[in-house]
Amino acid sequence: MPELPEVETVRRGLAPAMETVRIDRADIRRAGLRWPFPAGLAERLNGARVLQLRRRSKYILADLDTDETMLLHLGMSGRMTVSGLAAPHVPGRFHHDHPAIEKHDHVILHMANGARIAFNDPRRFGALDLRATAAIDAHPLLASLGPEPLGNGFGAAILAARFKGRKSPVKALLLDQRIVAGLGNIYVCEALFRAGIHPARAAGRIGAARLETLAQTIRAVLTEAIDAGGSSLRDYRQADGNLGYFQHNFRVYDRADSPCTTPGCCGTVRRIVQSGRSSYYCPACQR
DNA sequence: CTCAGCTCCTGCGGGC
DNA sequence: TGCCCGCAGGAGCTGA
Repeated sequence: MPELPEVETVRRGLAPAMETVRIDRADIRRAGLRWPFPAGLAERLNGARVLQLRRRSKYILADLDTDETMLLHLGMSGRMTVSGLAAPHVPGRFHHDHPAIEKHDHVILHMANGARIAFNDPRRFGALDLRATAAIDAHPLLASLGPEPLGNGFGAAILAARFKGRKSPVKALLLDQRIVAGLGNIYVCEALFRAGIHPARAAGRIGAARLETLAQTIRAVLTEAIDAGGSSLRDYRQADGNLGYFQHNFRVYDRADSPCTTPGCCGTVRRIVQSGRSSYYCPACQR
């Protein structure tokens, strides 16, 4: 489930269960995911209070009162599920009836408020690390990330500067987290469709006006997706157990051979492979 | 520096 | 039914 809107949705779902709450016990059920977990992980989490949950790109950052920050990445298949937290209309009551531990639940946080947070990741491309909060921005996974697409540092000027002279397909550069942080395959396809830009177009050969449009469509599609609770493929649930519904608003992603939805367009959505990943676009709308 | 290809891993759906 | 293949929302690493 993991592009920026899904990660932001997960962060929001975790916040009520985790922010200001102490971690009673961290149950570390394997030695690592994509990389080995840091030394002494359980001991460093046990008893720590979560101050706040932040998001940077596709990473969730949990600042702890131990002056360390826990960094989480969901990879391709990671999920965070919360159980045992009271419904909002039942203040102060926690029912503690947690579901059974599932296959691929690799890390489980037992919170002092009765909530249980399970990090489930079948493919194990996800990551979990711990680093001093004061130095978290220098973490190797964060240090070279580009600007947040929904932040003030992003716009057509950034795209122009970073695309200048580049012959790579614009699709590939938008997936490069050093150019813009947080986009993935779905939202790049959707933003390019809305901007009318062909995914194979050389990034350096897109005019200023079209880059302005692209910056706007990137912001728009991400904002709409966050408002929809992200996209739920293959029934993946968000942290609060609900399904996102932005997948119903896909215009091209996973719609190969379907008619283009642009009014008056007779085109058919095509699928091509670029740097090993599927791109979906309308040949009539996107140039 | 840039770029394409490979890699990690499990699960699912389609075709035979 | 079972098996095999391709594909999946990511991204670091390698070598040209």
